[in-house]
Amino acid sequence: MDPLTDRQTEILRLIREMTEVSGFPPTRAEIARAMGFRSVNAAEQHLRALEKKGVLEILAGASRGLRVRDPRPALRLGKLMELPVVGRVAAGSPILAEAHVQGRYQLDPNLFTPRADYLLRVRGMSMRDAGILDGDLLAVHRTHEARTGQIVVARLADEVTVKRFRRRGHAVQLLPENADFEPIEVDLRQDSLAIEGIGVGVIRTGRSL
Amino acid sequence: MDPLTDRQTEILRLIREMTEVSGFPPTRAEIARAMGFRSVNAAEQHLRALEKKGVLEILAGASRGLRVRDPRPALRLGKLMELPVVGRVAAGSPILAEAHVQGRYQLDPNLFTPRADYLLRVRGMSMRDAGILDGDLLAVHRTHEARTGQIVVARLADEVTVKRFRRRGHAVQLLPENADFEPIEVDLRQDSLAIEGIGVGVIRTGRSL
DNA sequence: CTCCGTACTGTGTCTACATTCAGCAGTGAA
DNA sequence: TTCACTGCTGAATGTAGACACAGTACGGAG
Repeated sequence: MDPLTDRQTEILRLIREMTEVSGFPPTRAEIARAMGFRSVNAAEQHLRALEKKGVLEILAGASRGLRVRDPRPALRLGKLMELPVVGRVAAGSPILAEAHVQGRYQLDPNLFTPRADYLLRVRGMSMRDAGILDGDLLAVHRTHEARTGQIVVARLADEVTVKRFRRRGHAVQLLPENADFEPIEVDLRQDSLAIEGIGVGVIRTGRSL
Repeated sequence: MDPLTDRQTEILRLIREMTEVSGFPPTRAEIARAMGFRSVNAAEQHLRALEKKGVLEILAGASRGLRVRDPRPALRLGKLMELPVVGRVAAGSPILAEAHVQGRYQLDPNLFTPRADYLLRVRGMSMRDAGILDGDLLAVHRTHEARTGQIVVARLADEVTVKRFRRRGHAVQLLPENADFEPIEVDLRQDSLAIEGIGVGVIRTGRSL
């Protein structure tokens, strides 16, 4: 990686400091003001240079969309897993798209079997009687295979849903665990159904308790 | 300080999570999207409420100008907690007696608020409708104080039980969340009741799913 | 019954910000 | 001498985002 110039180092340090103090990264104008530039474009140019040298990430279109690439040692300390928390999944996009990741938690790998790959924040009460409430985190093991009786994360017509899986030949039922909701019937010969994973655990944090 | 509502707590946690992940606080629109609001103003109103309650700082005019007060010190520098899993508690002995410890799990400290001190393996279905099933692990924060509505770990006549707590003067009710079970009435003037802690979360591992 | 707080939808305005274009100057390499 | 790169000024443009106003609905306190 190209070494940074003195000026660039200064800018990078400034971004770090301002982020530390205010809680969020500075704007171009704020950088320019702090550095004494009379043109915001001076800041812009420096940011581009820092990005090209790989030490800064710029998120296009987002205000204050700066992220200092920290050569932080890999977070897979020891035998711990760091699981992403996936929130509302937009239609048509893959579940693990960065945009859906709301946070990350380190968990003990021994907690779930089989291994959990991510945590999905469950919306709605359709699985209430299975002890899965609105806002709960469902630990999901990524797989495309599911067996009858398992709790699955399924994608149906661009909607991601959590239900209990039952299969009989070509007929698949996605069963809610709440009498207020209707089972979903799927014919594999005509409807497209994608299994995104199976539920291997539940985590509920205080709020909904 | 006024206590936060469930929704407000959720928003606050979301802000923390999104800040953690992206490196900067979310915009009103991003909060609304993540929460499923169709109006950005819903987010705005929540932010105002959080500010009024003193847990959030809003910098007027600045995009993403949000700062969560009490930035939890919990940095992820390998500062993991190792929580003991407590099984059946024998009559008359302290909960955390070594004999009851069935195992230990490492967990992310950010997972529960307030801090979880141990995991209690729940027996029976008396809290079924609160989404706590037989075999679940209840994350417990050690305290002797409980407020109405909280889920408590209580010791009554040498029996440890998990119930929802309700207090009216000297009368305490320990309410099951399952119509098949009867509430327990306690008169603090004659009966001894020891609160061992409050439930701050639930973890369910595959088996009972 | 009214008032207040919570929890939203929906629309609109103004400006804070990102981003581009056009230049100028110095320095070191081919 | 031309080219590429650093390091700026200055102005312009489009939009991301803060924030105000107007409603609806519900539940609790006085």
